[in-house]
Amino acid sequence: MENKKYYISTAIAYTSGKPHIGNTYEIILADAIARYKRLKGYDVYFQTGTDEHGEKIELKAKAKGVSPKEYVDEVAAEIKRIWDTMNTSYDRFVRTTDPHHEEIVQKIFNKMYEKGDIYKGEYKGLYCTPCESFWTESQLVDGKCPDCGREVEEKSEEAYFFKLSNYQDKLVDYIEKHPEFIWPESRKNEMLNNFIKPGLQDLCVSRTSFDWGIPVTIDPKHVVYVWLDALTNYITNIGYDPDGSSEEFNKWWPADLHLIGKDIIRFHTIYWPCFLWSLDVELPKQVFGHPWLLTNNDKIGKSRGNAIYADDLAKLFGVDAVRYYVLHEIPFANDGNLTYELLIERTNTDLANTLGNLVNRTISMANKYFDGVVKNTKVSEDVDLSLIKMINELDSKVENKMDKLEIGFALDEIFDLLRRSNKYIDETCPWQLAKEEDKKDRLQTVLYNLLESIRVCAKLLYPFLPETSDKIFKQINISDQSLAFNDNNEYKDMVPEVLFARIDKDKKLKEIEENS
RNA sequence: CGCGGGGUAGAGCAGUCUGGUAGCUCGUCGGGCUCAUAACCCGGAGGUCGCAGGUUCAAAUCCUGUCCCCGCAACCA
Repeated sequence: MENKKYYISTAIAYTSGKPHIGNTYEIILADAIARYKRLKGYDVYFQTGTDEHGEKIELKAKAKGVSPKEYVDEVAAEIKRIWDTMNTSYDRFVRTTDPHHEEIVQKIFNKMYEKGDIYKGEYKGLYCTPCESFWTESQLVDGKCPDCGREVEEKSEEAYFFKLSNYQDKLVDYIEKHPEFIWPESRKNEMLNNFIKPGLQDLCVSRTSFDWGIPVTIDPKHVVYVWLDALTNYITNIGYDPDGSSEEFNKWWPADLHLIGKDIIRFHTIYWPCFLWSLDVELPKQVFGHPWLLTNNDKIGKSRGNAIYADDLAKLFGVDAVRYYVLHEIPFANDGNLTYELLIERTNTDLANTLGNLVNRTISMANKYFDGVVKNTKVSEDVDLSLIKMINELDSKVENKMDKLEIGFALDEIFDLLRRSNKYIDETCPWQLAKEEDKKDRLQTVLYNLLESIRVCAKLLYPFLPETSDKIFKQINISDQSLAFNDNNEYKDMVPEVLFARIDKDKKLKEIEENS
């Protein structure tokens, strides 16, 4: 029987510069979900990539004295390198400068034009001549250009527009009938009340004021503008073609989840559905606008001078510590906060103390008392029941949280069991059992229960901390991958190694201070 | 009166839909234990649940008003 499929995507990252930890959070989150679905037997397709066109890129490249293509090649490579550093298991890294994507976007444009959803009009805006940029009223700072502070003037240029108004009623109806489409739910109301119901303005989908974009074939002085180019990445790269799509497309589409930042929900839940309807293509099942990661409770940004990068953090603390932090601290709906202090505290208490130390002390005892060979001697006491019950319930508890995309709470479930396991050691006092020869079988059962708890936790930790999960399995030296308490395992030749070293906070902060 | 989110112990959060002894993680204080990474386990202190009214036998939870913080406000990725 064929497995159920699961298509998850992140937003494509804009190649205007190196992505900070807030941007990187998204790919880590998507990776955790993708790995989890694979663990659960789904056939997963996980897509990420880069958005590489636009005026801003053209200007940045010019300033650097390179061609736009050279510029985006470099940035895209860096983004990919960071995604790889963070150990993310994407299946395909797509780029909007890929010739195949460009060709299909051109076809899409023409199809929409023929259908009457795209028409030629005039783009009016406030223009800053030195910056060569259009701005909206609300973007202006004191009525002046937000980039250079100079006066702006009303200017217009010829442009093609997509007629969003054609789909307005359909969109309202769809969103109201599919409450799971925009997630979390609060965003749904925001979109309906703020944008859709007041009336949709048609969307500008071409520009003539710059060149770095996909040329419009029916009118070559135009290039395709932003969202029609960017959003379509979700279908062009899996074989969508207006003239007939591939098997691959039919297999994966509609996407199960578009994971995006809350700042671009509007584009994914208003423009994107209308584009797809225009092409007679089904809508993705769900769009999740995740919260942001803040540093010191402030928005992250280069201009603010507080940018923190994932690869730097990984060097300082290790990949899994960073993954754990961002996945755990951004529970679901609210923005999360990142500081070095908090990251160190979390790493020490959860990863080093609760998890690492539990694994370490358990294996040490097994080696000390039984030369590392532990089987289930089944000399049980009442206290074992609650532990084993928790082990057997963990799988479904984690699943409940994951189904709601509450990743931080899913991790909490696992750590609850790890904490319970530490408590179990105190309740059973293995070191006392070890002193009495006739308690050896009881002692072995206790250690067996602990090892099973560790095994199941390690397995379920895999989507979040893949490297750590592998290390634990190596240490406890077992192949059983089941997610429930198993009576018939035999543990032997286990080697305890420190999973996460405790971090000396003051020392580490000083080190960071000196290197910055 | 533009829209939305939030204000609960020193910090970070849950609980609010379906009113009924205010909970979790961290920190702090005290105790226990010694297998382990000064770790682990137990207990204590610490909160007028932003403020003011109202409904109710009972409100963090429902209603009204009010103050403060943060996003969004359309073609900027």
